[in-house]
Amino acid sequence: MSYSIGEAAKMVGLTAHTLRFYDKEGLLPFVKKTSSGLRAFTESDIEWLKIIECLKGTGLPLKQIKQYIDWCMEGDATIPQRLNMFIEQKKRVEEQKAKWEKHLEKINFKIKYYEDAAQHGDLNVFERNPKLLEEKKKLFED
Amino acid sequence: MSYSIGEAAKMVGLTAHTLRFYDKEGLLPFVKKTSSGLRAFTESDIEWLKIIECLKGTGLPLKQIKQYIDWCMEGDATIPQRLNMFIEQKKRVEEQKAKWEKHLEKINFKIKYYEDAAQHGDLNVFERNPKLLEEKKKLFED
DNA sequence: GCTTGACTTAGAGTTAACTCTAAAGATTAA
DNA sequence: TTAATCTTTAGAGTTAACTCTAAGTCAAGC
Repeated sequence: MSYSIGEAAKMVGLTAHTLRFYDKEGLLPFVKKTSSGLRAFTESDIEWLKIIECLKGTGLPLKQIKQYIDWCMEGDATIPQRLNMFIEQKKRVEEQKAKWEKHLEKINFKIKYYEDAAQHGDLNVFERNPKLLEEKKKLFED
Repeated sequence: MSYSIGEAAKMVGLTAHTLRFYDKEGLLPFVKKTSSGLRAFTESDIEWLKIIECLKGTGLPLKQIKQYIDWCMEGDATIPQRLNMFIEQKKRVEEQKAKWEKHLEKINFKIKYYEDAAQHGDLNVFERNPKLLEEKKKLFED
């Protein structure tokens, strides 16, 4: 059993247009076509799409995703490259997570700041609460 | 004391080109110019840039960042909108973090998978370790 | 058999966010 | 004062990742 491009698209939360675009970019060399030329997505193809989504969702550009797919198609000789790619990606994700953590602290500060401001209808927050000013300096000093 | 566009750019890790682009897009209405027409960035302007970086770094499009800046320029009446914006942004960041967490699990799985494959020089990982296949199914079932 | 809707391709268009260029003016160091 | 190195503008060009269009083909239900 297999899925049409529209069904596959729905299953992974993309559009058929996007899947065709990926195919054109060489990201879906594994997808076969029926005798009449329609793409037929297998369960295994859907898993490929999920891996692509995972890599795209963690910020890997399509070009590098294609590189990975190409390695997969080349066979066992490229296992070290593929392992290395995932190790690098893990590193990037963790760096990104750390960055977001820092950004989140700033956002939380701003929420505190504007909550006070909203309550009083003005921005004299630091005059009311000088400790917040210290906190701000720490958060934005780098 | 104030900074030239190049100095400011260096301080926040952007290029002078990018800062001019931001200015053109209306993101830097607070930056004043010298009598001879050069932009002069104050300490306070640098802080603005850091907030912009925080919002951009957590995925907010420049258009919406401009909306926030515009609200700031409008005065106290827009405090509720600004508070709301940061609350929404916090929500987005936390959703994104959760997504990345899931992606990271898949990446960690792939690392395990390819480590085994690299050790043996082939991809018969699931024949050697059927438990990994179960783990894979759980990770990619959604 | 016919209609309706999904599929095919090539290729054009869009959007966001830069990124660069050219020509001219400003600033700094020797 | 002069050379080198900024900075200014308007506007063009780039890149990634879609997004859409047109004209035609295919498939499923009646």
